[in-house]
Amino acid sequence: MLSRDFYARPAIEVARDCLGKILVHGITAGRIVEVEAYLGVNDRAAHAWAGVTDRTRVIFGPPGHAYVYFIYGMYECLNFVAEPVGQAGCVLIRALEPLAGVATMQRRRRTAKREEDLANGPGKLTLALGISRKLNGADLTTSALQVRRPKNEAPIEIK
DNA sequence: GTTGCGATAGTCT
DNA sequence: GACTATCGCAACG
Repeated sequence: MLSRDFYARPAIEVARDCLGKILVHGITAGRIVEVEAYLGVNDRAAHAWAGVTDRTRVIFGPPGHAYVYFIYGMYECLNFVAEPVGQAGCVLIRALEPLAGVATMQRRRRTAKREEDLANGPGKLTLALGISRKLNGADLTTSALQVRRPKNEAPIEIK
């Protein structure tokens, strides 16, 4: 399991290093293959740009926690909080390659026929892994939601 | 393969 | 009251 130090760095670095890592929740798991860094109060596209609000509070909190938000009235998106306490910055997890619990993912994602389509989008992967806003603020270093280093971490090509 | 659209509700101005 | 870090489906090429 990745330590808190991993997350206590600039969001852009955390994002890059998350690629290839394994996201685990219960019996389901997948390889992180697409991410997006949000750079905090100076990033117009980031929620944190609005400052500390009820919603954005966890982005300004300690690193290594989950920021899960509701979007478009239907979907939920998972982010990892980066940067030291007091600084905003997070990494949106955009896509996973299913590795474990595929049957469970298929049950949660009735519409996806191909395995490749189970978690190839931010709203899809939260459904496939059973991640909801109940996990907002969850500590990635102590809870059922974890990020692990693969056994044999081979060099990867980043596009 | 791409384009266009409707569903749906929380958040901020 | 406008906007949105999305998805699935239908229509088309």
